[in-house]
This record gives sequence, structure tokens and C-alpha cells, in this order.
Amino acid sequence: MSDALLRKLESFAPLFDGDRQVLRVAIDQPVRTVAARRDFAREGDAPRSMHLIVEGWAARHKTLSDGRRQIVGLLVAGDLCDLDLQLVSERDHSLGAINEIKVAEIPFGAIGQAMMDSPRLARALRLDALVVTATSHEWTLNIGQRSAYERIAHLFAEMAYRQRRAGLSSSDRFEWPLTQVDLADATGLTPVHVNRTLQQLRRDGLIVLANKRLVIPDLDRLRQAGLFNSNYLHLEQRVAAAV
Amino acid sequence: MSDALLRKLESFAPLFDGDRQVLRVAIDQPVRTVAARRDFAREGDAPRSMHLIVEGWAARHKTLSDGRRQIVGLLVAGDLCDLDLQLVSERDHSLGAINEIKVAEIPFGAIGQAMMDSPRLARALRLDALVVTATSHEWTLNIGQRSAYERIAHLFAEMAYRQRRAGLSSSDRFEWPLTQVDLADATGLTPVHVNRTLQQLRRDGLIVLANKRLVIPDLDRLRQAGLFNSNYLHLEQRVAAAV
DNA sequence: CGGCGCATTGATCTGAATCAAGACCCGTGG
DNA sequence: CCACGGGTCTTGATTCAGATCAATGCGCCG
Repeated sequence: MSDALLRKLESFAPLFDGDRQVLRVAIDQPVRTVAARRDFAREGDAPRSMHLIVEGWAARHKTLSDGRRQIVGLLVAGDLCDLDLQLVSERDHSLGAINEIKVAEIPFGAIGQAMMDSPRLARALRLDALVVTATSHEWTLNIGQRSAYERIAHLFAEMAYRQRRAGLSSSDRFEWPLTQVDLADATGLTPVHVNRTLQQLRRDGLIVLANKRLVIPDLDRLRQAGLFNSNYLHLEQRVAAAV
Repeated sequence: MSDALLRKLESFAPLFDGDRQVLRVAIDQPVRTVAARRDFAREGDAPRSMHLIVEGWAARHKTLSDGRRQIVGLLVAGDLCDLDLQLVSERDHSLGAINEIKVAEIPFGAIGQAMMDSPRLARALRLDALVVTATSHEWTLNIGQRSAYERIAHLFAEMAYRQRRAGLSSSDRFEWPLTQVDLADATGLTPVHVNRTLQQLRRDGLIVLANKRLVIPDLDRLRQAGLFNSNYLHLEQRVAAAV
């Protein structure tokens, strides 16, 4: 993973060599491989460390007592989970691998130290966390107001932007490891309906999805179909004033 | 407002007199009155300051280009919005008053200073922000997986807990300023269906709702009906280890 | 070869949306 | 003092997007 996190943070605001170095030291931690479909942190657990997705896709998810499951966010390489989570005694959601992934376990102290050492880096990490929250709001909007067709189009568009932001791929073709069941859990639909909706999206030429690869022939049309507005990702920032 | 924010922060972890004093100084700012149904911050605006709800209820909301509207979070007295928002150049959601409210406008610098002066306070504010994010995840789950009946029950239960946490009322009877249209926007339902669902909840004896007052005869039954688990509010924390 | 996870298809059902009208309440201006 | 209008709540009739139920196919792996 060619420093997807750094790439993402620098998309918010420039960092200097010193900042980069501080970050590299902090995230240079043992990497664990997690098999596809395995949870690597569970609701109810005491938070032990932060997680940085190094490779592959993961999901934040919650489950109701009767088994209904909702994915409340997706995580790709460069995504750092659980900043500040050491402040609580119990996790309120789980983290699970979608395909086989590599995760670095970052001690809370390491990131804390890095944020003390580099205020510019601290700002970038805070901004990243802010975008996570904003994304959660957007998902609420997505599920609450958009039709099935729009929801799925929106999700594809979001991930296209996020892939590009992390420098992982061009935004028009990339790995898509989610099964239709995952997609259903992420959008609040049933797998059967996801299947039919995907077919519609294909028929309309908005996506080409096969063998876990997604191709977006015309991102702009897809965005329109999903009423997607990238403002919540805060892709372009004025250079923040010094503290 | 008898220091609802302080009350809430202390529900997470104890503060000392010094911390309290630092917070009081920071939030002692001009208070603005906002008329019911008026936005006091709009999507697209440049963030100018933080907002502390002093009295009344407000909503975070987002609107699609075609007018569909989603409330992505509710705000009551003691809720502080937009920590870290100075890091972005444009708001991604609006804040609107539900009934007539009083809001204090807190300069970003004032809170920044307070967090520097009192690390214990800083931790409490970070924890508060974490709970906001966790609540957003819970809303995604709520709208994505629960039935209309469960969704509304869940929302009532959540607000009951939040009222109590801020020391605003007992959790079994309090002001309920949302109209059925608001409730629809918060739950991703139509007003007509909200109306019928409320009647069902009333018939089942789970709520008494009239004249903008809500009475919950049996919070435990309501919680069950909404599959409500308060873990995401992180009501009880071990005392966090010192930094 | 057997089984299992995943994608697909068809038939049917239903929770919630939509459309349409009243009823009620309250503030406001003539 | 009353007529008016707009917001809110309620009710009924109808429609529909998406859920549910049920099979089938298929590729992969042990």
C-alpha cells in the first residue's frame, strides 16, 4: 500500500517532510491479515488499539438482536478507524473484513504522540475524522430519502471518489469486493432487490460490474443518477489558518 | 439553561472545579434567539463559529436537489455542534431550529483554548463528539433496518435518554416540539404513515403524545419495541486513564 | 463429486407511499 | 368580531416499490 493514508491526508492540506516522517513512524506497526468475512473488532469489545486498513476492504457494521444487519460505513486502504475510541470502554459497532485484508494495529499512544509532534498532522487527522462523520450523515440521507436505484448509484459514486482520493486507482474502474448481500446490508435493501436494481443500472449503461470489478463508463451520469454531491467528502480545502 | 453541557460532560467522566471554570469561560458568549423553523447555519456556508444549544430543539438536516429532506440528527440543550468544523471551508449540512431556540455562538478559538487549558475537558469534548458520530451510525441502522413502528419508538427512547443525561427532565415526560412532518423527515417515512404509526404506539400504550408533550408510561417497554440499546450513547465510562 | 456461497429469476405479498379531503387550531387583518 | 388562510393532524382509498418466498444455476474448493 503506497501510503494511501498519507495520500488522503495530503488531499486535504499540504504536509511537510517532518509531518510525513512523524506519521510514518506512528503507523509503522505490525500488520495483521484478516480473512474475508471475519470481524477483527466486535461490538462490546474494549477498544485496544486503532486500525489502519492497509489493503482490502472492510465494513463498520451493527446488528440488531434479531439478526438484521446494517453496514454503516465502508473502509478502504488508507482509512484509519477509531480515533479517540480509547475514551470509551466498549465499542458500539463491529469492524469486519469484506475480502482478505491487511490491517495495521496502531496503539492509541502512537497516534497521540504523532498529533502532539505535528499539529499540522493532527489537523489533517481531525479533518479525516470529520469527513467520516459527514459520510455517516450522508448515508443516513441516502437510506432515508433515496430510491433503491439512487442509493446504489450513490454508493458507487462515493467509493469512486474515495478510491481516487486515496490514490488507489482511477475513479472509473476498480476492485469491487462486496457481494450483493453486502450491498444489501449497506443500503437497507434485500439482496433480491439489489440484484434487480443492479441489472437496471447495467441496462442503463451506468456500470459494468462482473468478477468483483467495477467499471464506471460515465461517472458524471452515475453521479446524477445517485444525486451525488461530493461536498461532504470535503475534497478541496482552503489551507487552514495556523492554530 | 442550568449548564446542560456541563451536566452531560460530567456524565462521561468527572471534572474538577478548574475544568468547569475553563468551560464556563469558553461558553460564556452572546446568545442568539432563533425563531422556530429557521435555519441558523446553512449547507454551503463557511463555518464561522461553533453553536451551543442553550434552550429548545434543533436539527441537523440535509436536502436533495429535488427537495427531499432528511434530518440526520437532533440537538437539544447542552448539545455543542461542529467541533473541528473550522477545518473545512464549507458546511455539508444545515442546522435549523425546531421550536424557538437560544443558541450561543462560540468562537472556535475559545473552545480551542479551553481544550489546551484543560486536557480533562478536552477529553470530555472529544468523547462527546464521538457519541455524536456513534449516534449517526445508530440512525443509519434505524432507518436501514427497523420498521416504521420500531424507528419511531427508537427515536423516542433515544431522546428520553438524552434528556435525562443532560439533566433536562426525568426521562419519562418531556417537551416534544417536533411536528409529524419533522418526525417523518427524521425517520425516512411519510407524514401520513408517521401519523398512523403514532396512533398505533398510542393504542399500545407506549406513548402519550399531545400538545407537544411526550409521556412515556413504561420506558422499558418502549425500548423493547424500538430494539433500543443505549450502548452507543456511552453513558457510563470507566475513568479514562490520564494521557 | 458434493456442497456451499453467490447470483439470478419468477410469483406473490405487503408496508409504506401517494392522492385526496376534511377537521381543527390559531394568529391576523379587515 | 369574524372571515380568512396556513399549518397541522386525521382519515379513507388506492397504488407501488421493495420484501418475501421459492427455485434454479453455477463456479469454486475441499
